[in-house]
Parts: sequence; structure tokens; C-alpha cells
Amino acid sequence: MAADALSRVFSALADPTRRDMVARLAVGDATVNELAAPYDVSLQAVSKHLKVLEDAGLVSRSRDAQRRPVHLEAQVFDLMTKWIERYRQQAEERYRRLDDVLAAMPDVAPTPPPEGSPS
Amino acid sequence: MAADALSRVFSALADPTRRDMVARLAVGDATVNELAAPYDVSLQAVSKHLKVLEDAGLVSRSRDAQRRPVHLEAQVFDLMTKWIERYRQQAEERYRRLDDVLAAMPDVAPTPPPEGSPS
DNA sequence: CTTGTTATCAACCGAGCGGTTGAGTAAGGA
DNA sequence: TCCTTACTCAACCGCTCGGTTGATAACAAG
Repeated sequence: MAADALSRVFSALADPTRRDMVARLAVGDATVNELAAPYDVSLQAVSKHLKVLEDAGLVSRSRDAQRRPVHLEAQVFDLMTKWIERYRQQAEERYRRLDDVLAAMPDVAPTPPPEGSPS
Repeated sequence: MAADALSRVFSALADPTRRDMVARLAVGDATVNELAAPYDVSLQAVSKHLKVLEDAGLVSRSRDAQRRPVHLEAQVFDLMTKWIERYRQQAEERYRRLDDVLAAMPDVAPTPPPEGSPS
């Protein structure tokens, strides 16, 4: 099993179907059947996906008769954001320092754009 | 292989060892041996981890004699941050709306904490 | 009590992951 | 040239993951 919370969260969101479900749940709570509708997988598979999201703390499930409304727990996103921001800022700082170094060198163009230009 | 870029990034960061390496690389570039030092796994295992990070676009590898310095590519973090922020903001908005509804009901306490209470 | 709906549990399967060891490649130095 | 350093490639192994089907639980309604 995934040891720490952060691993569980990242791992849960590594699956596109699960990210899709999070997107759906951001609009509002939904039942398992409602969540399953867009995908042509079994209800059991969807139930498993929800279990993963629940174990990661991304969703919670309550009870309404036979229905099991699923609710998005947005607080967990903060955990990720915090982790990401930390290293992004560190990396940006390094980048700025590199800028300074390059700016001090007259024969080198400042801030060469990354050569792997994405789409 | 993981289909989309976002899946690859989340999947890469789902491993605590790999997140640790990202943390190390945020401080500065490092060789494979330097990165492997803290962990008691084989160099080949570390090399594989780096391949995963590279495929996710999180790091790049150049060449310096026999050494292969690894460099953190911070731009990819933006991809994640964008995805996360989108749904976090949506969820927060919903939360605020719920607040309003509850505030309008005199016999219900405003913002009840999520009932994660066990059975 | 029986039927239908909603959802979970259990067992299984193929694919992929994280780890290993062993061999091979690329480069510097004796 | 041969040796050493730094690292990757290839094959294998056990475990987990996402999917399946079949059985079961919880509840509503007839």
C-alpha cells in the first residue's frame, strides 16, 4: 500500500478516469451510478476508483437510502499545492540566479528559452 | 505507457523516492551517483526512477564526460498547478455557496465540518 | 416476503511497476 | 592497451493495479 498521504493523492490522480471523476464532482455531489455513466466500464470498477479517491482523502461518501452520494473534499488539494509550490519556487529562484550570471556575461544571450518548445 | 502528460507527471510523483529526488534537484543539478547515495537501492533502480521523471518531463539529462547531470525542469509543475487550481477553486466556490444557504437557515449551525465520524 | 435498485465484496486475470542481478556502453586515466 | 568510473540496457521476479464476473448487502416498494 502507498505509505504516506501525498503518495496516495498523487497516485489517485495519476489515473485519467479518476481525474475526470474529480472534475465531475467539482460541479456537485453525485451517486456512483451517475459517476459511472460516462464510462463504459463496470460499476464495480468505478466503485474501486472511488475507493482509491476516498483512501487518498479526495472524496467522502455518505448514505441516502440505497444511494451513496460522493462528495469532493477540496482541502487535500492544498497538500499537493504546498508540495509543488515549494519546489517550483526553489527552481524559479535558481533560474533567476542563473539569469544574473548570464546577464553578467556579455558574450552570452540572456535567458535562452528552453529548447524543448512544447505544443 | 501512461497516455497523457498529466498522468505521467502525477504517476511519477506518486513515488516518495522520486519526490525526494525532485526535492534534491530543486537545490541544484546532480549526477546519478549523487542522487543514488541517500537510498540503499541499486544504481539501476535509481536510473529507472530518473527515466520515469524524464518521461514525465520533470527532469532532463545532459552529458559531462562519463557523468550525466540531472536537471529539474520546473515548468511542468505549472501543468499540475493549473489542473489542481481549477477544481480547488470550483470546490471552494461551492463551499461558499453552501455557506450562504446554511447562513439563511436559522435552525442549522453554519459550515458543519465534514462528518468523517466512524460508525 | 419478494422483487428491484444501488452499491460493495471476493476472486481472478493480464499488464505494469519497483526492485534485483548481469552484461554492455561511453568516457577518462594508467 | 587495459583498467576504472559512470551509467544504461535486458531479463527476470513478486506485487500492485485496473479491469472483469459472480455473489452479497442494504434499502424501497409491491
